[in-house]
Amino acid sequence: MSRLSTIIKAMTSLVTKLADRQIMGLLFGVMDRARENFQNVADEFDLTAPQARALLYLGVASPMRGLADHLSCDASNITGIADRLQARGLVTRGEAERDRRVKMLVLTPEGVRLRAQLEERIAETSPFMAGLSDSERATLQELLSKIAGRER
Amino acid sequence: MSRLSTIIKAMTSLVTKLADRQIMGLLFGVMDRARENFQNVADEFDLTAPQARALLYLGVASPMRGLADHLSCDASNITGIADRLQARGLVTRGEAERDRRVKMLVLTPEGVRLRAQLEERIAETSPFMAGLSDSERATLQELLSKIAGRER
DNA sequence: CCTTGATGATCGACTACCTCAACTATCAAG
DNA sequence: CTTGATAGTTGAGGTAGTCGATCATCAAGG
Repeated sequence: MSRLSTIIKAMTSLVTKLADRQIMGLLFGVMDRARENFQNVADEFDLTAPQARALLYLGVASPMRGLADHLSCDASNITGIADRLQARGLVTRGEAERDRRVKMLVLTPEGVRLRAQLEERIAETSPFMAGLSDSERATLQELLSKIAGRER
Repeated sequence: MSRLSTIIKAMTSLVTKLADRQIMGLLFGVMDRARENFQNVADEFDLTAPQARALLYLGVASPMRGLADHLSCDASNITGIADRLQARGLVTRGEAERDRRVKMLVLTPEGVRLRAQLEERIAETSPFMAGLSDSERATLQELLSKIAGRER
């Protein structure tokens, strides 16, 4: 490889890294706002962030194990979270069809209602939604699909 | 307003809401991955998520109050976080120039080094960076600026 | 049938995070 | 020099999270 192309390659890599840093900075700012927003909305409903995430996930009933995977935490942690949601009458521990070990977390009617309100408020207040034009939203959707759609 | 335009307006609003839901779904998927990724990187360095966020914020020294604002939590919470970072030798409590009440959190050389590694790893592993073309990154940056740049 | 190994959920102990109320020290202004 | 606001700490109390142990159940072989 020629010395020139080596130099060019190094410079390109440098520029790319600088641009990445800048994007990461923006990204973290946006993510911080999103986090804060989520926290605020959860507070409105007297929910903690993990409780709110659980509620959103339970749009379809799920074994406790599934929730643990979704929240990527230890299974034992779910016991307490489910306890507190159950104590507020938002969720019940049902039995599964084939396997008597698993307990299905199922939203109560009250839970369904609260979940809908939660979803509504989040969409309303999200910093991602406000102030983007229709075409910008379309572009955003496309980019997000690309980012989200990768195999893990 | 004519009945027709009323109907059209209602339909438009409906379609917009459906699209928003879809975007929110994608967005939450991406955010969950970003959260998980952040957690994993923090784990690599034996840091908790709040500790890692604090470290990143302390690129420039800050009074404890500033960190509390950034993490949007109660000031009393910072005492413990700072204690643990200090116990690991990543940070010191310095005195401020004009105001003897405030304590400046300042990264130690070790803290600076760890912070740099942290930043590096996050940029490397971010799901936002991998698999986007240069032009897509530019577009992303533009959209993020628009989202982030709004007055609060 | 009956062991054997894996899996779902719970419990107990322990740490970190977080809030609130109370307190100290300091500042700033009248 | 009082008065009020602000920075940080402390203690109480609750949630989140991990780890190790335990119990019940499942699933597969012998």
